[in-house]
Amino acid sequence: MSVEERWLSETQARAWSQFIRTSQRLEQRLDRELKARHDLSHTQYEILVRLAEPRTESGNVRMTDLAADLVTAKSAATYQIGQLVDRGLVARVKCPEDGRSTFVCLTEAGRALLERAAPDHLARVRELFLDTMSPAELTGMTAALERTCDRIIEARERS
Amino acid sequence: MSVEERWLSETQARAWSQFIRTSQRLEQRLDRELKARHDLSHTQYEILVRLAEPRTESGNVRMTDLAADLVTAKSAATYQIGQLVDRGLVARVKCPEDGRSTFVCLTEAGRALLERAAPDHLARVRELFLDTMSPAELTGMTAALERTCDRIIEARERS
DNA sequence: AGTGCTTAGTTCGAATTCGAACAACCGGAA
DNA sequence: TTCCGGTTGTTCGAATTCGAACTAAGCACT
Repeated sequence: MSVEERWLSETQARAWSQFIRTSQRLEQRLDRELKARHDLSHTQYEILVRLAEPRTESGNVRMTDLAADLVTAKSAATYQIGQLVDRGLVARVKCPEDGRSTFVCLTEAGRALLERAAPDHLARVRELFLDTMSPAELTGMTAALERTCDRIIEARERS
Repeated sequence: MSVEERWLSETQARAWSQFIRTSQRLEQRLDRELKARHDLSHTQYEILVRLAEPRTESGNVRMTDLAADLVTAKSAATYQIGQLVDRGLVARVKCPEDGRSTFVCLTEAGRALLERAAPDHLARVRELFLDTMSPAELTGMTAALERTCDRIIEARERS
């Protein structure tokens, strides 16, 4: 195995480390601002966003689907939903067809909080991330990251 | 404020959510594989990498610099260095010039473990990330993320 | 109905992170 | 020298995450 195969080129190393560091910094920054301004962690914000999506007309989302979309363990979803239920931002609804499943949906308070937090947050996402690249760069990156995602899922299923 | 300014376009929303999800998935996947194969968390691996960099001829890195490079709180750095010291992979060295500072450096065992783990890990980084994009896409993304990083640091200093 | 396999969600303990508070130390000004 | 503001690293408690074990519920096949 050549050196080139064992290690990374200068360009590759920079790309990889920049990707990791930037994603960490972004997440950290947005998390802190959401907490300071709206008392929501980034995770919690994303849960509210997911529940507000018009994807399902009922507004109900199963715990498992929620965890999968959030890229976390199911137990972390349970924990966070517990927090949000305690604060009255979401509600658990028993699924009538399947006794194992639990639905989660936004309450009025939850929807109101999301609509208050979103403009601030999205302005930040634009400023810090979206506005740093041209439309072409943006779609290029998106396509590449979709391929990355696919490979990760393949790899997971292989193992 | 128009709707376009308050929310994101379809393309933007997809780009943003793809970025966040992919970075989480990547980190999670690499962390799990490093733990399974080499008993190292991704954070710990990155600490070893940082200490192995030829950036300082002495091989010594101050805690504060380490934390800054790792994008974590200083207390998290203290914790992880404690773990690695316990395992004999790194060592603390008192700084002679400045009584407040502590240097950290790799031990022989640490260097050996890093050299064992790196090829596996880097192959994965290539497969899952680097190989999904062309050289042009890669450099474009790197440049954009550098701009993002700069803006985050500016924003941090403003607040 | 009964048996066994799979799925959904929760609970639990361990690991990790964060920020605030703290102690030790440095360096310059009075 | 002495004092004071700034820096360095650590400690502490709270919050969060993970994976494994568990419970309850469906499903298929007899």
